[in-house]
Amino acid sequence: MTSRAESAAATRRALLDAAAELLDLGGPEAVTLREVGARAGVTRGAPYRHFPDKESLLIAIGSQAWEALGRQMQELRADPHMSPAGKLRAGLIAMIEIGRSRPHLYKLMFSNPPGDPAALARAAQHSQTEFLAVVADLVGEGEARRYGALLVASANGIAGLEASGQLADPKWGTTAEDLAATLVDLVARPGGRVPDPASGPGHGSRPAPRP
Amino acid sequence: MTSRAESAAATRRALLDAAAELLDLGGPEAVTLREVGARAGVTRGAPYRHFPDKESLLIAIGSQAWEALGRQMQELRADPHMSPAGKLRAGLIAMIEIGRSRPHLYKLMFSNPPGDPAALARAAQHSQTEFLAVVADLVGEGEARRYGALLVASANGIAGLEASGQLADPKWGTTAEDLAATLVDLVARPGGRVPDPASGPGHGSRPAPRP
DNA sequence: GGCTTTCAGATGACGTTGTCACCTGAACGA
DNA sequence: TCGTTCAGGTGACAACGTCATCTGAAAGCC
Repeated sequence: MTSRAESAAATRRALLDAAAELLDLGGPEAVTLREVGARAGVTRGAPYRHFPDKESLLIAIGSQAWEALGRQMQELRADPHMSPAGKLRAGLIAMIEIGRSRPHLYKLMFSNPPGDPAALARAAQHSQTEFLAVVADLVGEGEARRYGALLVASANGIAGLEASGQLADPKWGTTAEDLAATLVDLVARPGGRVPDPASGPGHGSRPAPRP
Repeated sequence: MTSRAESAAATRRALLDAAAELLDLGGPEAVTLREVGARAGVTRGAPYRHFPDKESLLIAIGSQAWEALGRQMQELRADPHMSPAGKLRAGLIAMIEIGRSRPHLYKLMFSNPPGDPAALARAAQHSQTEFLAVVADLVGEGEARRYGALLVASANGIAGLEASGQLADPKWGTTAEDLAATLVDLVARPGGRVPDPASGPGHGSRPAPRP
């Protein structure tokens, strides 16, 4: 019934689930391989049969999260019942929601582990490409190149402030959802074109020219 | 010559310096109280005479950084030779620069330690108030309430992407400085207020089209 | 002066952690 | 059937945070 490979895959998944749970509970420090093993029903040494070290286990969790977000963005983009602006708002809020509900996971997604600093950036590729496409559907290909990074960065920043609890400060007098909506309005503002050097009244700022 | 209090204060500073250095080198994991003590010329138990635990030491480092940024923002705001938009750009870039040059410190500044989750948010108060004032000088008091949080969040996001090395991905085709400039343009765009013709220092990487 | 108090620092010890070397036994291919 | 593979168990080690305890010199007081 349960082949060796199946049982090993089940253990691997149990390890990932247990580790993710511990991460949500108390951050990376709370993820001890002993406790992960215990929760997965194995002993402390067993995780080393599936992950070379603790860092790799955490990377795997972060990568999973990026992939899930990528699928979410993909489905969002394909939704025929939503306006482009609504999709962008929803995309921003999808990121913000992770920061709100799973702050430790969120920070993990934007960390760069010493062993393989680019691992999570690689895992983020699909999600960010989909997001960029959502932006392009709203503001066009050219503008998307200009605003894509800014929107990702801003969503990251809003979610980060949310994750660190700072947005709750009444000094700001706003919510993450408001910020996302304001951001979308700014980018998609009617007639909203960043002042061109030729047409604008002031100094235009252009993104670095692509090589 | 050196009283007891003076020597204790010197040790405390040496501990903070050593810890900050280790933080920059390898993140919070690399900050071991033993190594901190060794670099400060004392033994492993000595740090406990100045900080109740490791977490408090890290909080102290983060708070220091926030206070330094606060002073920087204050001086910036008082600078008579810079335009409001230039000041805002410079303020954004000041945050971004921390994320670029000291990524581990930057992440620490936006963390919320389990023991005292609001400690760093408190330390950030002055800096963020000054930043908000810079925003208000540019877009007015009413708009500042609307855009202040968004700007802080976006700066945080840009710096965070920079700190995690993701902005280096050629997919974005932009730089942190460009994003900051685009952001200022968006907020100060006609409809809000007209961006100033004089560009302040701090964004030399832009193509800078000038009529 | 002499005495007591205070406190930065040193030291030994303990439990926990990540990690390794080694062992065990069952599923697998031949 | 037999040897191989490999998930998992076990013992051990160094490093870590932290505490209890000790020491010695500066500081305060008479």
